[in-house]
Amino acid sequence: MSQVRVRFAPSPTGFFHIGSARTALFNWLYARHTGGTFILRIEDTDKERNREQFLNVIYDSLNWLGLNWDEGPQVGGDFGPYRQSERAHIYREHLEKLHAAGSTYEKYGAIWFKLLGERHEVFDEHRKKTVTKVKVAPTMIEDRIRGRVERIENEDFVIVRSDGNPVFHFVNVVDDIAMQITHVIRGEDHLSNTSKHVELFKAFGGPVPQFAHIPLILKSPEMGPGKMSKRDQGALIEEYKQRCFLPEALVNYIALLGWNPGDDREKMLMTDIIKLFDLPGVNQSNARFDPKKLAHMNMTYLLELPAERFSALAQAFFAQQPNGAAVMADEAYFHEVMLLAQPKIKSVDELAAYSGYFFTEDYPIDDKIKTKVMGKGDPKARLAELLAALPAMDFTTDSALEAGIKSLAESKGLGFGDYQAVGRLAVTGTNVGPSITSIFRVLGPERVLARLGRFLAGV
RNA sequence: GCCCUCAUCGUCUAGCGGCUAGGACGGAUGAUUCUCAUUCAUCAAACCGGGGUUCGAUUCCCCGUGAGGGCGCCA
Repeated sequence: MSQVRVRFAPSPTGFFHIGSARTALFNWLYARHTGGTFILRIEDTDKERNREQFLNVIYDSLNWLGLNWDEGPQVGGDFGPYRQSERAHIYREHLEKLHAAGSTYEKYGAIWFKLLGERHEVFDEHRKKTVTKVKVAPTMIEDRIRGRVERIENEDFVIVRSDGNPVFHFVNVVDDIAMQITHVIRGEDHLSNTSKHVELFKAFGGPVPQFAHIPLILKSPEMGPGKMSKRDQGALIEEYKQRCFLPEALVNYIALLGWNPGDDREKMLMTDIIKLFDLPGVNQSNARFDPKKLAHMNMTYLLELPAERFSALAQAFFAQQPNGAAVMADEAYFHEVMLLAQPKIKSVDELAAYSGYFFTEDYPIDDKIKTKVMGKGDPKARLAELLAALPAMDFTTDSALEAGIKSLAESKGLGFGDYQAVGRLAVTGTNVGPSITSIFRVLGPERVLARLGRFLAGV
């Protein structure tokens, strides 16, 4: 049993972001890799912005991604409570220690952490105010990913607000000490804060944990500059869950954003990722999010999914659609259609558009395709021939239908394709989809003939 | 403005002093297929610039430049 203890410490102030998901993932992976403990801690000290409903977003997202926590809300543990809003007494005790050591003072009603050294006033052009600088030695940060980082922390900072609530820097360090955290794995946006944290750790006389600052996830070039933010398309885990992406595909993709197994493998089993993952293997440079590559990853997982699971996923998807109940009314039929769609789509949310014509007689006809298909040869004659020959054909298997259509084509001195394109257009309104024989078979002779007849009458 | 980090195809990346700079996504072309998608094959596509160090730099150092982050009584 390893002594490694890592934590993921989100704030319930917004939706669960893809960057947060990766931070959680890397912490979880490191815990699983080392046989350590993965702790979930809720940093809800900002009463203004926290909302109870966001807690469930955090829990649901982590669960959906498969990132189970060993200690934390809902599961408990020896170092609880795991919500900072319930740990006020612990912060008070630690504040006392700092008081006793003379490391604090009060100003403007807030409590400040006092750095050691000579003081002098300086006007800060950027912040447009006079600040007190302290002459200090540089703070050294030993980072498992960045190496040695040196930063000068030369201004006192607030640790308890004037309203009595402690701030992030303080509670974060206190909890890391109290929960015996050994490795702090977090986003690079915290790197500059780390000098504050190190000074606090030292003031408490405790051991300083190992730090590992992982690179950020930036927007894709089409989305513009900067890091992914909550507002960006595709930034929220909720969204992928709703679109019925496969969580294992999403996890696989984000694991590869800033980390790689050291060889060319991309689609990987979680057990292998756990085996291979380690902090020194994490990249130092920011990565841009690529929705296309994620879609590809999702497709490769979808292709391998057992039909039963695919069908279940499709059901979950249609359950949220307005016409879902109607679509799934005939369970066996629904299942047949899903079998045809599975090998053709990149994500489950394409199903509505991809399989629409199976579930309504009021399907749209693509005008561009229509012009193209109807402009070649004598499509109306082909349609009439299909209409005449189809009733005598065997609809039970694809091969029987194929044989039927081929013999029709042969008898006219034509090819299968002469019937395929126009038949597909009439019955589906488009030129994309499963094989025409599968469509005919699943739709059944009544529907197919009715559709062909109606289409022929309209052209 | 000050501080910190980073820098290989459009994107994710391999490379840890000597390579025709490799793979994947995306793109292009072709083959297969009843359409589409898949699959397969082929192609285009990169070491940010300048100085060093070295017999030799994509690789090590420095300076630029660029990208990103921080500078709250937010986390």
